[in-house]
Amino acid sequence: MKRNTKQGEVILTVIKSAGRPLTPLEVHELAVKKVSRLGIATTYRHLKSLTESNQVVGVDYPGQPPRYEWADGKDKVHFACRSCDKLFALEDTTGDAPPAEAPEGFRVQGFEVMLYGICPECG
Amino acid sequence: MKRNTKQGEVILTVIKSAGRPLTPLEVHELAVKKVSRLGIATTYRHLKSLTESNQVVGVDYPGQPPRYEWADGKDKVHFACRSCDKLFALEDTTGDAPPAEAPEGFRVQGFEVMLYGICPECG
DNA sequence: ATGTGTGCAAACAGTTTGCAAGCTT
DNA sequence: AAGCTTGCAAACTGTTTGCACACAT
Repeated sequence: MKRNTKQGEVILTVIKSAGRPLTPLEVHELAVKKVSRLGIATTYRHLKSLTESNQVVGVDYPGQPPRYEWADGKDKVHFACRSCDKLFALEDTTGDAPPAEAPEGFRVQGFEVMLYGICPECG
Repeated sequence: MKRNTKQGEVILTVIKSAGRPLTPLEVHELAVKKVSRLGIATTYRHLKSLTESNQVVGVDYPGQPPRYEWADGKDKVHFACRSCDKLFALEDTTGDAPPAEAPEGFRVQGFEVMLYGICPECG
């Protein structure tokens, strides 16, 4: 995706301004408001290419559809509500160990840490 | 899944003794060795029910199939290798903040923290 | 003018469901 | 005997791909 198209611009803008991770369907629904006739396949194609170029990152929450959010370079802390299933992107916190990282009002019941990198066999 | 069947027993044993998160296909392939004629649907049915009863937890890694692992009650730290795409379940560490949690030999390039709980609106 | 990006529809992969038969209780 | 569980195949959902046309370069 190296050319400037209306579709690409709108899709990126939607993700950038969402402030939380969106599912492919949500991205598409929001983007269609600006470009009617936008095909779902185009949305998927852009999500893939934006992910590959690291402008967008995928966030997965078991048992739920994948979500995508703007990659601002910072590592992320997310909060998944077990009641409403919404996903929140939390502000970069103090760097405390996980259970302490949620702001007031969020009741943490458990956490999962995923580290990315190179394993001993591959390194 | 309240009855004791050969299939259920084998599937749980496979997950318990894997020591790392397995995809549904991996679970099925390993279980078939003990119960030939085991249907893939049965594997999915047990994964779902084991997850619902919290004996097993799902671990997702964007762009990869879902994985399931034995839930021993502890919160988990996982390491995803960007070269071979394998997933490792790391020992429960010191409780340090994420970048410091990997044992020697693992080169951490980034991390993702997922907190589970109840959000302010639902709480 | 060239060739990438798009929309559409068809193809796909992974997961779920309906059903008759088998097994556990 | 009652009814949960299984295997099979068909149905579904979410994602990808082939193709002809449109548009950015």
